[in-house]
Amino acid sequence: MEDVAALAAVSAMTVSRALRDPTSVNTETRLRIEAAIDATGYVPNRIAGSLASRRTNVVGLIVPSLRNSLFAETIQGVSDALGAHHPLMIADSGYALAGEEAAIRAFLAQRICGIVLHNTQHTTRSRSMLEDAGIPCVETGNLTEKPLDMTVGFSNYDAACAMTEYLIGRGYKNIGFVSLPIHDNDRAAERRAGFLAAHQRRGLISAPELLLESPPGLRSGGLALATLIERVPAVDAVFLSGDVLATGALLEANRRGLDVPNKIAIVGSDDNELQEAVSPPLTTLRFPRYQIGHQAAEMLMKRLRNPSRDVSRLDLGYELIERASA
Amino acid sequence: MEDVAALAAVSAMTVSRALRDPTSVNTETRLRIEAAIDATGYVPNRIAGSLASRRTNVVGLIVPSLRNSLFAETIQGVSDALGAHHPLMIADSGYALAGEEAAIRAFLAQRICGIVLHNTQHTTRSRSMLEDAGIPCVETGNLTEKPLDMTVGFSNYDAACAMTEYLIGRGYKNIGFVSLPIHDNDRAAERRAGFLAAHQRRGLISAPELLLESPPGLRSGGLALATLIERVPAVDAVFLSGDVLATGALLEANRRGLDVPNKIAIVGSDDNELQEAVSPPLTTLRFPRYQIGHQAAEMLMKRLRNPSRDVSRLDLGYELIERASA
DNA sequence: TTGAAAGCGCTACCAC
DNA sequence: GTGGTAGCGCTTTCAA
Repeated sequence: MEDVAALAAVSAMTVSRALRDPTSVNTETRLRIEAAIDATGYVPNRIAGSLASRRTNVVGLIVPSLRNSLFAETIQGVSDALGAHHPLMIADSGYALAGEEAAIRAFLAQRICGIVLHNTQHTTRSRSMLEDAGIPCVETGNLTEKPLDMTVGFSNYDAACAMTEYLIGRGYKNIGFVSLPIHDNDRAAERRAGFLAAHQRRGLISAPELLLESPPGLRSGGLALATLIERVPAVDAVFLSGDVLATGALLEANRRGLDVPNKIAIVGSDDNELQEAVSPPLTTLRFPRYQIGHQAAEMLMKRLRNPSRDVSRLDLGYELIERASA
Repeated sequence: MEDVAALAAVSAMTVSRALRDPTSVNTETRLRIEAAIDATGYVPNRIAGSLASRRTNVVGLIVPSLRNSLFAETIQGVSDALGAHHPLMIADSGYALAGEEAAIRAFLAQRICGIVLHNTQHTTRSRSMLEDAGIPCVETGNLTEKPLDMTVGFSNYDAACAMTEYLIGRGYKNIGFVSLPIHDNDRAAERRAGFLAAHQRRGLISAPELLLESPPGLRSGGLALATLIERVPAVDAVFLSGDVLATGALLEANRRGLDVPNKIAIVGSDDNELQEAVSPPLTTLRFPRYQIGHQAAEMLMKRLRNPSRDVSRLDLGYELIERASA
């Protein structure tokens, strides 16, 4: 920076100012400085800047997994909203609360200016670190009643409940429910709770044998369907909530020559092109993943600009997409 | 840190040392310091540390898109290899060289210690900034002959050439080729070059009407197939290289009642569970996306530990997965 | 509109 | 094995 200043015949102070707020500097001076920056190939040192100003522009994001295309949507939303001015640090928790805590610790050491979490369940230590840090925080995975700070998303409970009531309404009696492993996964837990609540609300009882946890994946979905049919031959509908499980189940049903939805109904969640393209197209839930990421980042930046505490809970809802599989 | 030092009755210097290398400090001292850290809830300031030591542990990663599940594999590989000690900063270039340059500039301002790029094509400015920065750099998208620094991956050219020769070998005469837009995308360009080279090698000529660029997506793949059939009714095979294009084309063929592979062969790239699950299962190319990310990060860290210049080009190859669609 | 001085919270370096 | 001193490259604050 001294080099640039010398070349532009101003002080380092003026260069610093010109970089942060070009309007605060005389136009001619600014032009000279810009020329000098170009000539020297100067790249500002944000580390030094951050230390001096005691804040960074870096935003932290923690997702359960990086290879999951669901989270990829949210990540893209966050990244797009942040733009070039806010670098994005990403870590995955590996679907574990301890992993999340480790990532939070690492991020806080980097003095991130805000954080987006996909969990609404955290270790005690995670909570206290986040509170002590005093940075804005947006939780996105599940719309929680008492967020750490802000939250944006949809209610997994409501969504699962709605889909289950839909199935019950269409006359299905023995509905299977498949979710990802519930351990350390509040979203999966909420969905199962919603599934059970819908039964209760309609005065039905869901047999425990109809509840299944499954790893993610197309093949796993097929396997889950097979397991349920074997356990409960009378099963007449299956709600697979998570990843591509439902698509896997549908392909397996096709393979077995089972008539969907007449012999067995199959419904899913997290709509995508594929669920629409298969035959029959899947009835499913659609979640605004990209928008959630986008809004989360916007809320963060808004809070950064104006440290008030107004908008702190944003429900982006869900859609039940009715197609031909139920 | 002063607080911790006071509580542990040592100097700040010793706390700093204990944090960076616990073995360099007396065991009892270390225990006292750890207790003090616990008691105060101290979170080290890596910004200050980085400024003082003039280096960070932060690794930068730039991919064309964050929502693409292909890159998600690579990202996960990088993240896993880096572990908790190396925070990961991610940006997407939006499939544009200018986007990559902007991300590089932002990363260098953050003084990242190394960078992983998915491109092997860069703006002049990107190249010079990277050179001036003097940080290790791994290019991963396409195995290039003259990398900026290090490279790991596979040859898109060879892979596409192999698949095309496979098709030619099976007697197909009018082979269509669909890729993602080639502008600013060296991988797509290389694949097309490989496709053409295979024809040349076999003494065949590929009609220009059989070359198509398409946006990504299942639907786009179907559309691409339709376009090719309309343009060249005699087309007897289509090689769709990119994303889920091939799957989309296969589903479209099924919809139209076209016998695959007898009426028309369809082959793809970037194998995944779905390509295996559809009917007929797709003959395709498999790329070690996760391994590429993992190795890239490992190469980076190895170089960081030992600034030599030995391993700089790693070919992880590709596989041609022969299934029933050709 | 511009500049000088002080200092952000650490680590490098050297002394003990 | 431990501590003191200087300074990393900026921004803050205040003065001109």
